[in-house]
Amino acid sequence: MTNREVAIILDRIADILQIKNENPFKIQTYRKAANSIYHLDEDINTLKEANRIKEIPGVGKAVKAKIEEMIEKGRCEYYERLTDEVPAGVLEMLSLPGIGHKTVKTIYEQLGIDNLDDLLQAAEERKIRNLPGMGGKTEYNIKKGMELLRQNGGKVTLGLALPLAENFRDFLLESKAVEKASIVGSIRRGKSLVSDIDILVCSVSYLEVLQKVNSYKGLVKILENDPSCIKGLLTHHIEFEVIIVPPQDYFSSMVWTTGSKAHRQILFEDIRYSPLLEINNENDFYNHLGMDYIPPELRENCGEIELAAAHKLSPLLSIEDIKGDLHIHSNWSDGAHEIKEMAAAAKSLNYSYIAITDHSKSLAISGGLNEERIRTQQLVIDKLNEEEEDFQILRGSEVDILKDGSLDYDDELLKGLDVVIASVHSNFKLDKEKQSERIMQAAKNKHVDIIAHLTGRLLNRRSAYELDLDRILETAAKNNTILEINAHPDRLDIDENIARQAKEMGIKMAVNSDAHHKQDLGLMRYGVTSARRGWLAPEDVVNTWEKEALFNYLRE
DNA sequence: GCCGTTTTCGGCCCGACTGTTTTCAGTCG
Repeated sequence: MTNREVAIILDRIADILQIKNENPFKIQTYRKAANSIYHLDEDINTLKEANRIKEIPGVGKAVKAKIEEMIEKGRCEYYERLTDEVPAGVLEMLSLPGIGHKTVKTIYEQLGIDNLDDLLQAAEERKIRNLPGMGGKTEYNIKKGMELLRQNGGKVTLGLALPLAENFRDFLLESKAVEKASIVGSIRRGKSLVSDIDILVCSVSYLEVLQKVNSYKGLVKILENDPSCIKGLLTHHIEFEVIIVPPQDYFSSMVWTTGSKAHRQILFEDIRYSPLLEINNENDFYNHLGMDYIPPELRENCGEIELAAAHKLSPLLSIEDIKGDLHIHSNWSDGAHEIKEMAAAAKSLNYSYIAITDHSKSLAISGGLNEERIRTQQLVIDKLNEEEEDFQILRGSEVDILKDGSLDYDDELLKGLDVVIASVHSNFKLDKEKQSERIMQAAKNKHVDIIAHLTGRLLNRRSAYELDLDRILETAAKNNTILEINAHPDRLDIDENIARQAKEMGIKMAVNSDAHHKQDLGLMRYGVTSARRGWLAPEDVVNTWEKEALFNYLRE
């Protein structure tokens, strides 16, 4: 079992206990353990072999026994007993915004509803409003939530699919029969939500590839197969396709299987009149058509083909361009590590600066810092900086934008910070006008440098709030406010379309990890991918800049 | 269920908003 799979089961146990109205602290324990394991640096199987499970923070005797059982037997009896009481379909209802554990419990117990489809039907038939504590709004939340889920049609986030795809690809490459293998399809284009994993395999032996696929531990079942393609299902309910081609077709197939339908149709229409001879990479393919190479993230037929033909595609941001991370939490608020540890992790990525941006006082549950604490934190950072030579920690804050658009600290305090990130963490349901005004007011504050996760969307969980984006972007442009591309794969906020629009308006952006754990610094790559889909160049992104240039910009 | 101790139990988990209520339970960050 992988770390992720163990963490998911512990989290589901917590969900079921919550529905069963168990001791909140017990529930918290399971959540904490799940979170620890999710963020573990080491493989849980290796830890078990070394008898070190107990070292995981938040794991005691009882949880340790369950983890060991999962690793040894691939199952957990306690969890199975719980799922008998509360079926998986009931847990799925929790993904609907505004529908929590108590509501789900009542619906399950009183109406016997144990899946999303029946729930939607009950809402449409107005049966939910008769239940205690529920009304028309609850039914509206259910219908609205189902709309969001259906919209994405069972797609999963890139953050879930990409690591699985990489693992699967690397496994296939172990086979002698597999000469080359690449992730293709929408994952390679870097879409934030994807429907399946596509792997292109170069091989002359279909049977050996099939055998290899069959021995993959993440395989649930093979759905169909023929000599050119193996389709099946992996864990986490993700479908896959392994497309098998001979060596001479490999690179043209990469182009074919990576591009969106619209992109590839145009290219291959051209190829019909201009037969391919020998090509050794994708670059050759595009050159053969008289075009420059088109990066996978752009292959959507959004103007890239014309520009590539005119040799006018500009270079895109790449992960190597990133020189620092401007949105990082420490254990002063809800982060897992000390400032020093986050700095060390950032240095190992060759960053030359980071900003520590813990939450402000209103976000009490996240341990938001009051004025006294943040002032103390600044002194601590100053002290740490004295020991640094080619690295600098910026004194920052992720300050809450309050309901009325004012900020959670006064101007005097904000003035003393190196980086001020402003963001919304409450009152998501204000109307468009009020919500937009609120954010614009923050963007206009001369001490605010960056607006973080502007639209508040959580992929597959919560829609963006109602916003007048045009007016907000105008305000940002006018006030030199930087917009964040939050790299967390559940957010990717702002998205590629807004980023592209912002670039055209001359707005600068920052790609930030929003790390709460040192491992989260690695989420940067998702943000970079999203920025590339928004056609951003290195100069559009302030944390590719040299330290001095960035600091000057922030000071202005 | 975990943790830490003035060590085997008591503390851990805050606060605003929302919707359904008529004083409050549920949700969420």
